[in-house]
Amino acid sequence: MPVDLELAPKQKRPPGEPCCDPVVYPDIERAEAERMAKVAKALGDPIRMQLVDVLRKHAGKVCVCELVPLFDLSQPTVSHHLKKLREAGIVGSERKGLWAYYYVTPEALEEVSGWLNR
Amino acid sequence: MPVDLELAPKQKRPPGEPCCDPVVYPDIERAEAERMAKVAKALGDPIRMQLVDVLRKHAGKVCVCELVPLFDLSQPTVSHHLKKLREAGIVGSERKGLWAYYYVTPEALEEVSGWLNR
DNA sequence: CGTATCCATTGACAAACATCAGTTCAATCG
DNA sequence: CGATTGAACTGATGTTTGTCAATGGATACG
Repeated sequence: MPVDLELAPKQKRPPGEPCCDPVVYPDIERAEAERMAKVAKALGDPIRMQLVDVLRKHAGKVCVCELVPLFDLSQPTVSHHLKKLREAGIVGSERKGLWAYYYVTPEALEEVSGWLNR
Repeated sequence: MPVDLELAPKQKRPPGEPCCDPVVYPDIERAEAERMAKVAKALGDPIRMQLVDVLRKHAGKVCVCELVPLFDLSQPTVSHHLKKLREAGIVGSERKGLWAYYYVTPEALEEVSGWLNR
């Protein structure tokens, strides 16, 4: 997992010879990066950031009809952002009659959090 | 900062009346979300995720010429990703003669980390 | 039944993005 | 100086994204 780069001071190499030996990235590292990048990408929009923030503050489930008026956006656009968060595994949803309730599922965020705290 | 949403059980509202009172988002919250979204967006690509990961593992500074062969990408593309990370304030760089060295500047990541640990 | 409400989906469009080939620029070496 | 090297920038191209207007599907109410 650690890529063990050579960090020797650089010196100009003879012509033709490559600068450094290619280092192979273990696939496990790659898969982890892809999972976390997917989560980070979903958080990479201020609206979605605030959506997650609100959902996190309310430990329970929040109705979409309460989320929409928080933003100066159309309802379909908010719905679109919630879908992105769902696809990234950051939130889950549940329908009850006419209403849909969203809530945070912490696992996805925890992997990123764990990496950052490393 | 807490948005203090009404979470009363939903009931169908009389026609014309809005579902819920609009809640005003404090600007402070908004600005924070924008800063963190910018950082998250920069991390939202597997290549950049791995770049940051490598730079973090090597507490010191890493030469671009060592980063490029880690990925199956052209040098300009890696340079482009590094620029994104620079613009997000996640990494800094320093030139020494022909070579450029990159390193993580922890502040940006720390804000996100702090939010996640909240 | 018909109608109103909540929410998701579709289609469209401009903006942003990831990538590469080609180029530029600065620094080094001979 | 002239040639070479590391790294950034430019232009082009195909893809993804954020947004809205319009629509659709389901549920509830009268």
